[in-house]
Amino acid sequence: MGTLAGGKLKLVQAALRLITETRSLTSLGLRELAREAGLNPNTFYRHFRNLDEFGLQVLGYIAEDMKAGVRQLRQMADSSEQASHDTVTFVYHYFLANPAATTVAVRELHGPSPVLRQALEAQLNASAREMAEDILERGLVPGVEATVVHEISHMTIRYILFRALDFIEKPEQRERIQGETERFINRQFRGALIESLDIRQIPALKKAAGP
Amino acid sequence: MGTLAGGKLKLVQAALRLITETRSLTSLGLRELAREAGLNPNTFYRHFRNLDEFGLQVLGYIAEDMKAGVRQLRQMADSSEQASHDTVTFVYHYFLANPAATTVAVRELHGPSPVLRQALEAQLNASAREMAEDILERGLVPGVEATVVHEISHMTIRYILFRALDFIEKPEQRERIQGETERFINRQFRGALIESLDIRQIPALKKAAGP
DNA sequence: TTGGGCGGTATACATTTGTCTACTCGTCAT
DNA sequence: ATGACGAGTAGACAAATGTATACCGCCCAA
Repeated sequence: MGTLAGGKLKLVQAALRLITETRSLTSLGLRELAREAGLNPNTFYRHFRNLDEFGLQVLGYIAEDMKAGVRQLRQMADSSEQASHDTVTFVYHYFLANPAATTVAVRELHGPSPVLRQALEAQLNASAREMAEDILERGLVPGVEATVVHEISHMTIRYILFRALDFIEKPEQRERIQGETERFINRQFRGALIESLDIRQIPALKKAAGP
Repeated sequence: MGTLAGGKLKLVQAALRLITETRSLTSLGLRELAREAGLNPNTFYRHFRNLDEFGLQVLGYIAEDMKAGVRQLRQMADSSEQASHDTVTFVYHYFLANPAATTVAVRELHGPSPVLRQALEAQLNASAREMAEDILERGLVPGVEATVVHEISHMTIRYILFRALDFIEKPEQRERIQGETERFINRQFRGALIESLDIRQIPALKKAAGP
């Protein structure tokens, strides 16, 4: 993948390994990294100017990886008609298969480094847009406006990522988390559907609709 | 406010100050802390055994603070009938007034320390339960089962916290974030309302309901 | 054959960190 | 008046960190 090879690759992999256990990307030390990679500390400087640049490159590495996952999802979705159940299943399986990348993303999305935060934000927005366009193209929610679909996709992507850590770390809760996520998505779209209708057509919903 | 006074208070305040700027609670150093507090590094040991214990105490301090906020919200809600709009407005204003506590909560909820994560999780669950019971007692969503109300409250609390950092740091987006949050909540409950009904009663929704 | 990058190593250094022991000083109970 | 004690300080120490300089071997181009 990309131009990652030799010592550079070893360092990135070491970072992912460390992060999955207990650490956060921004808190990694140069020597700690080299130690885990089985390299001399100074080798780090052959590949990265400093730790900030290293963090950004790791993030790029992860982004590339995730994009591949999303592309794969898209192919699946085109091959057969997918309900939210299958999509959620796929995404969580992806998280499970890439725990390091997932953990980094979750940690740094709200982490202390503005640079990394912004980079991740952009990546998530891209994924959300892709998801929304997919939904729109396939006409999965006919009654809902495009802007609303985008908004819900935006929320959904974040919600899923939000729960990814628990999903990875607590195997006994996986079924429950997945179920909740599906209900989350369904409720969002169904709720949006109601918004777009004239409430008076549906007597049973009147009192819950508010002004 | 608890038994916080003197040097102990100074250290906690120093931590909050540092965290709001760039750092994360788990990454704070003992000496850095004492420096910011204007104290000798060793004074730290007069109040805390080590940095882990310090983190927990800070978290407790914050939890106490947040509970006060929730209590205040409850009083408001009892005094006049509140829609989701007012509630969301209040919560975000609380975040704005307590940026340090909010930042800590968001950062450590997915941070590297399992102990802090678990403590925060418990705190959030308590708030979610409180919110759900409030909604149920006041009969705000008559058609929805209690367990579903709890589930949605759980999600809502997390969603709001999830967006709190952006709300604090990006003033120009505050209006948008608040609007999205309100729509989020409304869609969840309206979507849940549909779930609980027999779909066939509502022809317009048939195709979106799935099997 | 030579010479220069490139990736990797060794040594060294100043700085910072967590922690230990020992000292000081005010307050309060006896 | 004495002594214990809580809160703060001072100094020291080993360990770890980021970085700089210099050295080595390999491969490829000239």
